[in-house]
Amino acid sequence: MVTRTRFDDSECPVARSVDAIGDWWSLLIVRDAFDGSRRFGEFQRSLGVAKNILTARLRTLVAGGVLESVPASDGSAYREYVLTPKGKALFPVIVALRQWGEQHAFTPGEPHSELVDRRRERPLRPLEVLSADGRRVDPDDTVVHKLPAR
Amino acid sequence: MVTRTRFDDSECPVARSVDAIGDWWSLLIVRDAFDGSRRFGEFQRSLGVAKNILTARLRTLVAGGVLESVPASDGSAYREYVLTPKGKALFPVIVALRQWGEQHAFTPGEPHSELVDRRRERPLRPLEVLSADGRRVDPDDTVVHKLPAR
DNA sequence: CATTTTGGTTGCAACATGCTACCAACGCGG
DNA sequence: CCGCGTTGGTAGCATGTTGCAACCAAAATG
Repeated sequence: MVTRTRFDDSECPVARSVDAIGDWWSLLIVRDAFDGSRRFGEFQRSLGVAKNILTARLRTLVAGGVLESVPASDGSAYREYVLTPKGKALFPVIVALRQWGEQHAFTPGEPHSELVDRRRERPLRPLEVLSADGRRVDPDDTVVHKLPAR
Repeated sequence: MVTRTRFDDSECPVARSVDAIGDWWSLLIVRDAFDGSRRFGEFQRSLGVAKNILTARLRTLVAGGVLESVPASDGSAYREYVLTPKGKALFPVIVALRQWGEQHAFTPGEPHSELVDRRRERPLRPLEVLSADGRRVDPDDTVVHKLPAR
């Protein structure tokens, strides 16, 4: 069969993450969830995604434990989609993508939305990759250890 | 026409990043590049991706300035694909996905590959999202500022 | 040279995406 | 409790994209 390749059995955590999130739409749904969207219609208007796609993505995100479907907070009979702890743990991923985009996907001076901390209203500090003992490391300072199956 | 939706004009840097990278294969190609892969065949064997897909992805990554095609380092007439500075800047994205995958996409004790710093052979410190003044922030402490077009 | 390796291209079938139309349940004013 | 707009979907179709396998030319190798 010619199904899209899955990585859910890969030993590489990057590949598994990629597989768990599903596709780019899913990531943008998660982004919107961080930004406060909860209702089907909110995601749909914000993303401009087709409703059948959104339905499918919300379902897989819920199935994957990234989102959770809960009763609407306004007391209506509708449901809302909120991030689980597992979903909230994607925060550094979103921040990393955001910072990369700001640096490399906009022409200088081109306006873009900005993520700021609520207290001071100032942009976040760029993410730093640190070794266990706190030194900054860049790609060349690292190596992947492939664990043998136990 | 029914083309896949593009985000290259979005004002959100997350969406632009998503668009610039292209798809999950591209991200895994970048991961392999961080891990030392340079040649077409290396990527192909490592990923198990179809060659026509790999060809297309390498082309768009080069066109997007993430990879660069350079003469082979062993003096042969073939070419190699190496990360540009823009590509290397994706390091925190890969690390964030890797750490999320380690935490949330493996059952406890299940073996997985590991990214360690070369000097001490120890895993990296988990990424922390920090405010400008150095406080740790979590999603609820942040808000997205949508800039008006200037 | 002859053969293998490398780095692709081409064609096809199946699957995923996007669009539009449709629809049922909910909510709200009267 | 009735009519009507809103919300949250489903269904069907056209087209785009993915994956596979076959093929191929240039470069390496012996």
